[in-house]
Amino acid sequence: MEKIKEEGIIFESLINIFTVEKGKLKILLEKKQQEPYKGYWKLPGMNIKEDETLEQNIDKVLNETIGISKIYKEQNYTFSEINRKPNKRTIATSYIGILDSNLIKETDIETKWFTIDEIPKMAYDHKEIIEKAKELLKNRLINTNILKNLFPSDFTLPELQNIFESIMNINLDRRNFRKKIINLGLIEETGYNNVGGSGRPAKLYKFKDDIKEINIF
Amino acid sequence: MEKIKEEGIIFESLINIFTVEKGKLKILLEKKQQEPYKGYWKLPGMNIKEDETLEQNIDKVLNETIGISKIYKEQNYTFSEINRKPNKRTIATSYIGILDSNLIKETDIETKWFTIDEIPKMAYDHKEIIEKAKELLKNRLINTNILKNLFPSDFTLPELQNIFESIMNINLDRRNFRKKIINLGLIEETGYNNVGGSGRPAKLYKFKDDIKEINIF
DNA sequence: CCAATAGTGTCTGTAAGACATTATCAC
DNA sequence: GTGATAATGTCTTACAGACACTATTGG
Repeated sequence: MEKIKEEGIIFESLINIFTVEKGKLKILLEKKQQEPYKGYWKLPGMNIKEDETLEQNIDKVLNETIGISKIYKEQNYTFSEINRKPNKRTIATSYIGILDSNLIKETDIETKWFTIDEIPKMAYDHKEIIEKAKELLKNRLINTNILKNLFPSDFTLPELQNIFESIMNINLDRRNFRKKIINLGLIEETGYNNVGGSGRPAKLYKFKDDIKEINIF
Repeated sequence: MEKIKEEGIIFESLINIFTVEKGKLKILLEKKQQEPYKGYWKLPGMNIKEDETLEQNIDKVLNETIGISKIYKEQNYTFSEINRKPNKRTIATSYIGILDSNLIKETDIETKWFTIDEIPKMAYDHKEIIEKAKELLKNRLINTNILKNLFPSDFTLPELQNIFESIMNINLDRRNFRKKIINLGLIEETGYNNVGGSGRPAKLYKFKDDIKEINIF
């Protein structure tokens, strides 16, 4: 006999892993190998065991998925819709994580980076969960610490501005944006220029090491 | 034989109910009638059943505790420390709620308003959960909608300023605060004055009905 | 009159926002 | 040279923040 919803409430964690590549905000998704939703994409995650906290569980997920768990992460929201998964009543707590995409390691899990505007068909309610994660990201952008995690390597000011605009969903004047960012004293020139694009090469910047918590918007 | 942690993971909701009375921020707590922590105070809450969402469960808690559930509420944070409750592994999702204290009705539950600076001995990790709720309140204060929920009745500007200062944990210049609040156009004079205190009577204000979402700090 | 509290205006500095031209590269 | 993109400075306006005195009430 098929067992339907007989296990009580199950509890799972999910993580939205963000990065910036080539001036684009991206999220790491995992391909679903099993029914239901086989072939769809999902957020990395796992059921919680009785002897672990959410944070410990998220670290396990990160290690299995990208081979590293010491990244910036933050709890986002707990989803409890009754039918968010078929058959099993499952409550999910989602996290966001932010890292330099160069840091991730190959694992057994099939994953892929998607730009935030090109999210594929998602399993369950994971699309909605990503939307909520984007909101948190937007709110956290007023805190510059998070920016540093998004841009660990060299970047150009136009790239930085693009990320701002895509996360905040606004358009900014180039001159005013530069003025503001530079006045804040958060970044410094590396002395090198960007190469390869057409047009005048952009200067490369990096975040200073000793950034304090500063509200920038 | 005593059963220890044999029920798997239990899931509960908790709510931080806030109000403002006489210019003081207060939270509603419930007296614990049973061991453990008998006689201590706790946040209103309840275990989640398999056929209800967190939001539905919170509404149940509100109805049982204060006889009203249609209030401003918002999910805050999910606590998953393994030993946060003795014997039962329990994960808790906390909410904040805000209302005019005049709206609450008498129920069977023994509750009491505590000013936020005079929190009594709390059961479990509820003290920590209140701290987290204060942080959310602080963050949400930049959105004026929440202010309206805190001040449904007439209030004076010094009272409003007191609440600001106690939630934000800062001190503000009286003149600058008035200027800012009045310039925002969120409130209007009722035409009446406060009575009863010593000194010059303060004008009474109320929030306008059509407040939009505006960031004020 | 005294104590207590509420109410008010000005000035200064800083930051936001609007705006157009010049610079450097690949081809 | 052309096309593409990056870099830059000025002016105006709005808001933040510092600051001291007057007004109204109860006793």
